[in-house]
Amino acid sequence: MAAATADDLVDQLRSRGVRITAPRRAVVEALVEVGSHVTAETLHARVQARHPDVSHSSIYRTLDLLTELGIVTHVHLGHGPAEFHLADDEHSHLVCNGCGAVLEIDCAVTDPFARAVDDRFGFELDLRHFALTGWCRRCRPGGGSS
Amino acid sequence: MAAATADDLVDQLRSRGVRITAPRRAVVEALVEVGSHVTAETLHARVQARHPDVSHSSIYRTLDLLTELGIVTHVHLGHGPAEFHLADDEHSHLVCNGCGAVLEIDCAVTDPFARAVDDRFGFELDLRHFALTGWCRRCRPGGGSS
DNA sequence: AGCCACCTGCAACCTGTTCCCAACACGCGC
DNA sequence: GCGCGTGTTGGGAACAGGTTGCAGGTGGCT
Repeated sequence: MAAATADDLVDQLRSRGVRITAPRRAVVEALVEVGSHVTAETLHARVQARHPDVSHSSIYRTLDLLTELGIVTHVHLGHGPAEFHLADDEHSHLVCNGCGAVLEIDCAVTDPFARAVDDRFGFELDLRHFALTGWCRRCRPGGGSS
Repeated sequence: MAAATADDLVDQLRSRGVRITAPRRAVVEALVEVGSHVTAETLHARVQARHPDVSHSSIYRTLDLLTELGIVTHVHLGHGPAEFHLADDEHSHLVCNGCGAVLEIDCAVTDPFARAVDDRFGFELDLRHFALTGWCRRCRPGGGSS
């Protein structure tokens, strides 16, 4: 599944027996619009632009619901608030401690490491839920080409 | 440097021009005693056991100071509060999303991955500041021996 | 159209951390 | 040993992100 429209997702929700309300529809639409990760607060702002009455608890409750249904996941990019995104876009994140830049990296890079950890510790890594932090090319202490 | 005593560390602080106060000494002693990671709150409790007047702001301020001086670092083990520990004990952490178990892993396992990320993205990973989350042998969905 | 369970907005609450400020005490110089 | 100045402290309030309880509203089945 890729790049579902808001209507697709709403239909999917309805067919799973979820009651469709204005806040829920608005959250889904906003998530589809932004396309990448957003904080709950940003999402709230976007939703309120069109539906000023939607409260912040509804945002969180809807995000919770969508998370339970596997439609949404969230990732923690370092110290800030969680960032939510549609679950069809799975990758890990590198976050620079210096400038806050976020790089997305795909499984080809992380898989060998995940396998090594599994072999050694029987531990199944989930590298998507928390970002990996460090220093980007420009901010790293020694090497930078700055 | 390994397993410094509280007195060693206090001397080191003094020689660096840091004023030694009861709360600071108490925090250093508590950190040395626990030997591994502790949350600020736990540390506060331990310190208060002997020095009931030490406030939580002093705990945070002292931890900040020690962090600036490179004597202490903290790690985020998933969603909970930060865990502080003496900086001479460097390793990464695996935290199970299921049972919360924490495994410590050393650089031999993470280094090849860090190098791969560096080669591909010029990004210098710091895998010690945030734990890696996932599922331990017992909690992982499919495989478990349970 | 009517009903009822589910959902909503609001506001209070919670946890972890930082900030503010008047009072205090470390450690230097005597 | 003693005073002094400045850096530190305690206490509580503020803050940020997130969660929860409740009274009233609304989707969607009939």
